[in-house]
Amino acid sequence: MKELSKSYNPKEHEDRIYDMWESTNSFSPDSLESDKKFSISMPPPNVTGTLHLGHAAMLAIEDLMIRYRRMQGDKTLWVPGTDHAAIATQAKVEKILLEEGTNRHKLGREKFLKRINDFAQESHDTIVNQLKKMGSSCDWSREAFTLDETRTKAVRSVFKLMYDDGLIIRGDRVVNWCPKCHSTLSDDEVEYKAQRAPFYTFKYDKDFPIAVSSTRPETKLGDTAVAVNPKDSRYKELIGKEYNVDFCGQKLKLKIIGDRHVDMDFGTGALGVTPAHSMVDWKMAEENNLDVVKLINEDGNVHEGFGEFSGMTAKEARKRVVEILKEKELIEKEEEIDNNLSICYRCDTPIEPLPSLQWFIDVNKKLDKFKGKTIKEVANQVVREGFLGDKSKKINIYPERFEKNYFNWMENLGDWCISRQILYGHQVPVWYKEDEIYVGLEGPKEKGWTQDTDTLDTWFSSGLWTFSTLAQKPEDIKIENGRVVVDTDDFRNFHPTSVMETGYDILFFWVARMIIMTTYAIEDIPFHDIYLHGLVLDEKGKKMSKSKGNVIDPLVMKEKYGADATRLSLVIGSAPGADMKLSEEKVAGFRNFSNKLWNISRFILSSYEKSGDGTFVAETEADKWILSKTEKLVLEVTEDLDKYNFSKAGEKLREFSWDVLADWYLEIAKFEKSDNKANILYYVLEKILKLWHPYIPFVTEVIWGEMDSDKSLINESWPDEKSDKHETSNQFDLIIETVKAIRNARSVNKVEPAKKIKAIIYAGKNTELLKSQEVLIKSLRTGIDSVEIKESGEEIKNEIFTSVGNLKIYLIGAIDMEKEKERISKEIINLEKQISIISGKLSNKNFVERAPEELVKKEKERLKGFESELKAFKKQLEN
RNA sequence: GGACGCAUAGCUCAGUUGGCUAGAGCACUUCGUUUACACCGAAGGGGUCCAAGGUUCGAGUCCUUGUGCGUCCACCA
Repeated sequence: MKELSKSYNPKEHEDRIYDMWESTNSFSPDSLESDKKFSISMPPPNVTGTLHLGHAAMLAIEDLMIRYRRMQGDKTLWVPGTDHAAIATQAKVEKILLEEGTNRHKLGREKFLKRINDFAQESHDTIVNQLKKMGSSCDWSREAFTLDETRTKAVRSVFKLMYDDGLIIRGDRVVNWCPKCHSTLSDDEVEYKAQRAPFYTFKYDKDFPIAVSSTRPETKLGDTAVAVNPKDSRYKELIGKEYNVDFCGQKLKLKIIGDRHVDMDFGTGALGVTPAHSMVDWKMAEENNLDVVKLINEDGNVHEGFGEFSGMTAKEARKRVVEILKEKELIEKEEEIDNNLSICYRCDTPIEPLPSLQWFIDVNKKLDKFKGKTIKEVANQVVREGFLGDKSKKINIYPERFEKNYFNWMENLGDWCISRQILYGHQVPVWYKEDEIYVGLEGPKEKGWTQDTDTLDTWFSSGLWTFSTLAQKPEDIKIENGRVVVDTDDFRNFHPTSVMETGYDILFFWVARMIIMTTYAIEDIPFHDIYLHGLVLDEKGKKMSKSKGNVIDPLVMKEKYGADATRLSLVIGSAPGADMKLSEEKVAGFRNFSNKLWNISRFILSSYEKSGDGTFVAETEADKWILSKTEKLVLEVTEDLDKYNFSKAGEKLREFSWDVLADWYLEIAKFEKSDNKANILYYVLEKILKLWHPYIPFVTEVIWGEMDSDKSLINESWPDEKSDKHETSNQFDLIIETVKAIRNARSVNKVEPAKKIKAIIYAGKNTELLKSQEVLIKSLRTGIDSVEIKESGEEIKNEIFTSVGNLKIYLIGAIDMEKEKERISKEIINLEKQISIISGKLSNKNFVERAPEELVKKEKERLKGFESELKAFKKQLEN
């Protein structure tokens, strides 16, 4: 017999339990031997901040999968790690410096980098500690960082391989430039903000034949052409002509060109071409050999050489240009239009497209090693049918609908700009000496070589995550026969990883890039399945943000309600890929459940003792019933978990634990106490603790520790429904129906508690069954004092009457005639409604002929049942 | 402009290939402290399944159209 506290207090146990798991190496796959392997690479949290609900959801789901597979006996590995998050981390440190009244230039390169590294280290320690708080059973001995030595080796190896294959190229192109971050951004890092903007239609000068329209007239200072649609009759004849114009005091040379992409109906149908500051215009300039005039510099200001405009910000220049145009009366129209402002996804600063010498990954280069396919095509095919058509190497996305998004993105993918002008990150592994260039894993030994000062887009290194994390040291990563090889047992055991579980918001940023980079570098898929979870929103469905003040901190939830409740609230009640709304009440609800489970266990452990070797037989109907329910539960939960139906399985577990076990079987057990019963209770408890463990590892492990077990629950094996067969039966369902009917009738009649009530049940062919359960029927909070069960008898007038199928139940001793009449009338109305529906169905020839036979039979039986009930109720009402 | 998703009880959502009286949690009403649990127990109320058509013996479920909301991608200068 055990003494347990009245309610479960997570704080008393969680840290202790986690330490126990860790100190017993329970997270390591090394001692597990199995042909079945299971592995997940944890999406590495950024070392910029603290754990948020998105992380918590990720951890809850991944830990659930990992613990489930581990208990299934698979050799299971979950590799944890963190991401250096280049721009984000540097920006954060710069902000801190600003608050301290200094900046990176004052500090100098070395000191600045040290500051970032120190910050990253501190941030890392915080977040790792928080990952542990949520109960994550990942193998910390294999922890990785996107910027550590081993991952650096992977990055440089892949870079070199790509460079040698001609996939990485250096080019002067128009890129997305953030004047605040002072760096390039990839196309995916550009966000759009809808706005209303003034839209000016004007002529460059009064002699120029065509008016153009723009929301950014200041950029027209950099125009070298005007493009019109070659089919446009208004301008057709002007194509090919050149003009010298005086635009706001600046001399421009403009050529009229024809381009079929120009929309004749938009604005004036003519477009001022600004090659240096627009992607589209850049392409037109290339095709038409136009001059490129650089107008805006990297600070977002106008370059020297533009007279009064030089040094102005773009905004100032715009204002001035409009002023001048107005003075000269060149503006034909000024209107407000809807348009999209490009902004930096990190700092919301408007993007300035400008030409710059950068490194790119050419996604459209046909590769010999892929039989002429491009890396983009390979990445596409791997989700459609498998790696180079190999069906065993196909990646499945759950939920499936995201596959369409993936294909759409992949097909529209342009070259990926990978160089960034920030200090924190993987420095581009390219060295220069005068005109020479060297690309390699290490720089040349001789003097005079200097390394490229740019760093790589953070997604370059995280794109290698699944395989780079399976290397333990830099030497494990090699280039052999034109591919990257990871020479470790971990790689051989665990790659491709089983599942990539992450939020759908980084499907493109990260998941798609992992597929591209991995299929290219190691010529295999990074993972078999992709499971995408949704975003965690506040209870109103809005994104959580500090400025809105609607942030729910998972660690605060953990403190208040426990890690288990927090995890459950993120797993149950949300569909894969769907956003989930979370409120504190929901977490509190699951705290209530963990306490319920605690008390279920407390009752069993303190009132019953396991006897002998724990074997038992199904003695009573209730025993057979609970064993049947348990067997079904194990089967269904296992099946659901295999299909990633975490929410559904969790709901089934909750229903079983609370509604079946606690509300019925435990109540029954109070009246049927025996050694055999005790053993059944222990048996069922063990099953549900195991089934619950992946969801709520702490409370289940604590309870498990109170049972006589030689292993901790984390190391136990998953219930195997096939190995233990017991006699099962669902006959007890009828008893439950009966008890409920009695309770209902009694409750509605509000019988005074003092009155003695006798129940008389005419049970027909169920007489024997009912008789065997007489004691229970009386005891299970039915409020009756005695019960008499007969096969049949006369109806009893002026007493409470109810029925269950063919069972007729009379409660003798007290009746409120008004209430009873009301209740019976209601029953009759309901029954009549049902009968008319079913008889309508059955009189329909088509239904009888075409519907499955079973269904028709079932409906006939139902009709018979309802009719006999109706008859009984009607008679009772007459009396 | 292209695509996707959602619309079911007051709220948050389940509802698998069409087939029991459309379910759960929270909230609500009434009753109840019977030695696991008030973070509890019992009983109950509450839904024209967004609208209109269509397919079918049968539609919350499939098809078409529409409305409202949300998301992603592209982007017009």
